[in-house]
Parts: sequence; structure tokens; C-alpha cells
Amino acid sequence: MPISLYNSLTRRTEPFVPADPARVTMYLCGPTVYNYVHIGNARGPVVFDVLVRLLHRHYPQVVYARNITDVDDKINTAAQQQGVPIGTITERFARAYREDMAGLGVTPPDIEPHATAHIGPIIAMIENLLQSGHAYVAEGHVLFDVGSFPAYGELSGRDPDELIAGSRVEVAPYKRSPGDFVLWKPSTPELPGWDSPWSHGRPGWHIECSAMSAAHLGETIDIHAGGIDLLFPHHENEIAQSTCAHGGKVFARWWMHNGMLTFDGRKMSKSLGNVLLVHELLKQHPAEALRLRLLSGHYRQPLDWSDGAIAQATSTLDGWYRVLRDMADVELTTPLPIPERMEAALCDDLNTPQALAELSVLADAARQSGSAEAKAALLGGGALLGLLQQAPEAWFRRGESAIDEAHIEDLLQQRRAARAARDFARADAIRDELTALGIAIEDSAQGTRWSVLSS
RNA sequence: GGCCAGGUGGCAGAGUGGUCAUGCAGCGGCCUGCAAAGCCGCGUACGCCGGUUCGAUUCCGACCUUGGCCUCCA
Repeated sequence: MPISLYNSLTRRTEPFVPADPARVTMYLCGPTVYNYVHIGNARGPVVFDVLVRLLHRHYPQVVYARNITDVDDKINTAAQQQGVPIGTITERFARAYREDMAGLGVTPPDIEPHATAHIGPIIAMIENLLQSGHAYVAEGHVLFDVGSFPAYGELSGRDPDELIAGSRVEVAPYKRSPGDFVLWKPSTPELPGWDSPWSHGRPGWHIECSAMSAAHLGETIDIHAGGIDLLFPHHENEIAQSTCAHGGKVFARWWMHNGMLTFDGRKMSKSLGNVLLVHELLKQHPAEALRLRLLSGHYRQPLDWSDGAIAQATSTLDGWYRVLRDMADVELTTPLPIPERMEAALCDDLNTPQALAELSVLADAARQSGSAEAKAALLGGGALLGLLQQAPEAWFRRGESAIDEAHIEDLLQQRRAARAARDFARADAIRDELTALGIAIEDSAQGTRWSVLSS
């Protein structure tokens, strides 16, 4: 089944054909690690995790890199405020990031390059750009000369001239042209820095991705992904640097951008302050419900975040896990199948909402047939999206560890006795008691089941 | 101001030139001691105005409106 992906560069959905089918390469712009990430930051990693899983089913080798930006002015600020070296900050939040992503069921990337571990390649790339006339030195800075790259603006559809006219930022006096951007900037003695031919300094924001992508994946890669807010200037600048440093070679063949997560109708962003940290959300809600919510809209569309949406996702998963719980005794066929209609939806530019609709069909089929094949299809379909990955009992426990199961079983036993004696008032009183404990019960032919009520 | 993407039923959210999205919630019924779950059924959704068409939510144009980027940002 061929994969089609929307390419931001051509603004069309095109059949995906890797340059080398034996080795598909993909790079995702990762976090700057100076704080916990918010749920909007997690959308890209989650949807592109689904893409990587899809690519793995179609190609023998997929090399997936997701960087860690561990040198940056915000990191410097945080380190100075707390009076610690930047490494203390970056290591702490890089670890938190890995934990948060793991919590959301994101498979770790094959490579997680760190900017500070690539200062050599970064300096080499800057030297290359200077020698080829695409960059210039000014007051200890090295700047990219946008005018030297005629294709500048192609990705974002911007005209460099109009860009300058509409520029809202104050233009640094050492820039030849307002659109020029920093490749290297000098550091003061208090700030982290590395020796270079131009100054004791540090890399600009955009150059690290270009250098690390080339170092690990090659000069031309198949897919470069990130949030739509990175389209300009970050990705535009990456294209300019990499293309010029590599003698005009194409940098990324596909550019993919996920839409923004909104909250109260506005983009969730640190500068607006309307953020919900993944770290906190994972404590309050089932992780799979968060993941399901992130996948319930098409990745290129904006997606609104709300408590109601999380509750809805939780209810949906309740239904699917209920099917699996009822089928606990059904032996699985292995390996799990790849449901064709779900795969087709994902092959169509990662249409996760359509895939989820198909997953609902599979859940209905499993509930109605009770067959091993249907159960395997449901689990196989869930696996395509990284959902239904836990035991049903664990899901219905909601991760609560402080449950007095013996007490619950005791109450259920008393209720059973009351019902047998047709003392329904007593039976209902016990149910009320369980409800007060946050426990929901269901009578069925197989006996009474209980689960933890959603908060 | 420039560039870009949206406006679908109570909510979320796909999709399509002409019977069906799907999920959540709601309502009626069956079942149940009662709940819950399950099953059956129900609701005349596509911003507005024109145009093309036998027929448009889907194509074209105008308008209204929301949001994103142009500065750090997933």
C-alpha cells in the first residue's frame, strides 16, 4: 500500500518515495530543554511517532533523529537565575522530556543528537559557508547572507524583499541585510562558549539542526518535520544553510508540519502562558487518553485542547478496553495483524481520525463476534496508533496504586450475599458505599466487575 | 499591512459533486431487582451571498468570521 504525504514545500500531497528505500531518513526538530514541555509540544512527537511506525512497516530501515537543543539564551537565563551550570538545567529537562514522551507512548528516536556535542561540525559548516561566500563575519558574529541564496523564501512562500519591509524587529546594525540571520554569536565570559575562528561564542539557533542532520542522516534526507510555527524562519533558514553548505544539494525532500494545539481558541504557547505541562497532565489523566486526543484530529489541522476532550477520549478508551476485558480468555493469534483499512487511512497522509473510525469498527466486530481473529485485529489496529497497549485491568485501575482491593472484594462479597437474599436495599447501599470510594461496579453474567471512576 | 490555514449536527472531528463518517453526550425501547454495560431505534450538519451543474456541504467568486506565521515558539 503506497504512502502519500503532504509536502509543505510543494503544498501538495504526493506519493512518498524515499531516495534510498533501504534507508529512510527522518529528522524532527526537538525541544530546547530549559523547562518542562507542554502538551502542545508533544503533538509533533506523537503524530510523527505514528508516522515512524508506519514507515517501519514499509521499509527495512528507518533512521529517525530527534534533537535536543541544549545551548540557548533561555537555558542561559534559567541557569543564571538558579546559579547552576547550563548542564544542570539541560540534563534535568532532557530527562524529563524523555520521561514525558515515554509516558505518551512515544517510541524513542534512533538518534538523539545534542547541539553541544556537535560544536565541531557546526563550526565546520560555518567555515564552509564563509568560504563559499554565503556568510560573513561582523563584530564577532557570523551571519548568513540571505541575498546569496536566490531560493530563500521558497518554503514559506515569502518574498525576501517584502519580508524586510514588514519586519517588526529592530535590525542589528552589523547585518548587511535585515533578513540575514546569525550562525555564530560571541559569548561573554559568564556565558557558555566555545573557541572558534571568529570569537569565543556559541552557535545560532538554526545551524545546529543543519549540522546534526547532515552528521547523522546525510546531506539529503527524506523527511524533515516540525511544528508549523517553525516553518519560518527556522526551517527556511535551515534550507538556506544546508543547501549552500552542500553545494546546492536538496536538504530535505519532504517537509512535514503539524498544526498547533489551541487552548481556549488560542495557540498554546509559553509566551501566552496558556500551557498545560505534559508532566502534570500525566498525573491527572490516563496517558492513553492524552495520546488518543492528540491523534483524534488530522495532524495538519489545529486541535483544541480541553478537559471535555480528554474526558471524551477516556470514555472512548473505556469502551474499547471493555471489549478487551470481556475477551480476556480469548487466546491471541500472533503476530498481530495490520488491519487494512486502518493502514490505508494512515497511508493517506496520516489520516488518524479516519484510522480511529476504523478502529471503532474493529471494536464493534470484536464485541459482537468474540473471536480470536477479531480481538487480534483490534489490538493490531491499536498498535498502529500506539493505543490499547496495556492490560484492560490496568486501564480500569486508572493507575491507582493505593487501592484496598481486599476491602472492595469484601464489600462485593457482602453485596452478593444481600442480593442472594433479595435484600436489594442493602445491596444498593453497598454500591453507594463503593461509589463513595471512587469505585464503579457492573453486574454481569460472569459476576461483578469493578473499576476506578474517572476523576 | 504581507503570506497561510480554517469555519461541518449538543460537543469532538473525518470526508465527499448525487443513499452511511466515526466517537462522546442526549432521547425512546429491549434487557436488568435496580444500576451499568450491551442491543435496537431517533435527531432533516455542512458560515453567508451569488455562480457553474440535472444536482454542491463538496467546484468557482465575493463577503463575514476564527486562527497561525512575519520576534522566541512544537
